[in-house]
Amino acid sequence: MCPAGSSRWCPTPEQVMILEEMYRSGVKTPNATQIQQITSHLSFYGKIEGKNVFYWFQNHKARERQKLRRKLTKQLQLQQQQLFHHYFDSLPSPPFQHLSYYNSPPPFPQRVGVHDAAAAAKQGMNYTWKLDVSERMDVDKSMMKMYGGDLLMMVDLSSPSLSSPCFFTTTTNTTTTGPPPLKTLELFPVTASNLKEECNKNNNG
Amino acid sequence: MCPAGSSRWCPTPEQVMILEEMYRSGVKTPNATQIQQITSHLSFYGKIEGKNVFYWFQNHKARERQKLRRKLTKQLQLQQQQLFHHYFDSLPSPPFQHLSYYNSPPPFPQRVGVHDAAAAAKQGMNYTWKLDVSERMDVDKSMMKMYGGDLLMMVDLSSPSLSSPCFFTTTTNTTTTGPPPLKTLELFPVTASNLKEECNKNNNG
DNA sequence: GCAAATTAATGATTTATTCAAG
DNA sequence: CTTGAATAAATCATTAATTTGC
Repeated sequence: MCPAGSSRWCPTPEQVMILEEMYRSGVKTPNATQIQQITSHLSFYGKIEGKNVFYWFQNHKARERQKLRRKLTKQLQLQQQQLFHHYFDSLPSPPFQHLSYYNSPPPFPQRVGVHDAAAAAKQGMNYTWKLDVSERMDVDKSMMKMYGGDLLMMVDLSSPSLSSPCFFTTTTNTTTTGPPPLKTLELFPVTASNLKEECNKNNNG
Repeated sequence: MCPAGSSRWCPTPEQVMILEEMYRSGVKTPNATQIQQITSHLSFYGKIEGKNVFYWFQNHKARERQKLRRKLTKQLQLQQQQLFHHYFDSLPSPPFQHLSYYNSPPPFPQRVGVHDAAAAAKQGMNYTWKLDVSERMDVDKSMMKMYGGDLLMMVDLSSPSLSSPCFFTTTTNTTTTGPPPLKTLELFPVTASNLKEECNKNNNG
């Protein structure tokens, strides 16, 4: 046991063992009733109060999470060191591949590309991707309406939202005579606060 | 980890952490521009497409809502099945100490007893303990409101959750004329599986 | 071996979120 | 838009483990 006049609860080994067993068995955030039961049970092994049990589960849960997260982060940092950043890979992912359509035509003779960007912008549709409907037939109508149909990408350098730090790719569209030059600007990473600001701006403005 | 040729996106831990951070920072339903920025940013950590980001935020928002709804449901069920015994006095620790006051009167001649359990129940105050204010004078208002003040303890003998094996202590409250008889029922110990069942019941029901 | 000094664990508090009800 | 309720995250504070110098 702790120092005689300890200011805090010192669980006995039995108490800790039982608590850990309970946690392992699935008790993660006991409710009031459960806390009562546990406290009663554990009081057999030594002085204990409900709040001790409450705190124990709070702390234990939090620290298990923390342990896990740290492990993952460590792993990740290892992965990261071995990682290349491929800007142009063979993925059906939106921005880069679509822009590449300017260089090589789309596999099927569909209308694909930027057209009537002004109208799209008015609708707030400044970016969408093509859903692979063969993969997701159950996608609902509103989804399709919102994101489906034509692929288009639009970047407005003068937009304050994009003057925030980020990576982005843009095209300098001059005329429709030929493929415009492709330019990739690499700035610094988007931060959550940047996005939040923009989000608020968009929601409130 | 993702299988090599997986047909669906497997977010890396780092990606998940960043997405969660963004969500917490206020990005709940990113618009197309934001999605693109996020995708570009996260592609540094691994393969990702805009639709992954879109779906992630959709799902995360929905699941957060769901989690909360379940929590609220659980809370309601608890309130319905539990009795609330509401005590007014300044005691340092909850259940047993309080009940023991029935045997030996509290150190100060204060009103002690059950009153307006329904009101307490309505507030969802199904478990709290008294902070020893003499030890912590700097405790703030919200804290006191949340945890402090009244102690309450609930025991419902008819509740199925409490017919599970446990030790518990209860009072048979008759009138407010005098201290009710104290009865301590000693059953058999709480097991982790019992508690887990109740936990699952609450979570899934 | 053994304390003082240092570090790691962990109990207890406070702060910051979350959602949706009012 | 504000608030309530719950709780996860961050932090503070104390106890245990350990390292260190003798």
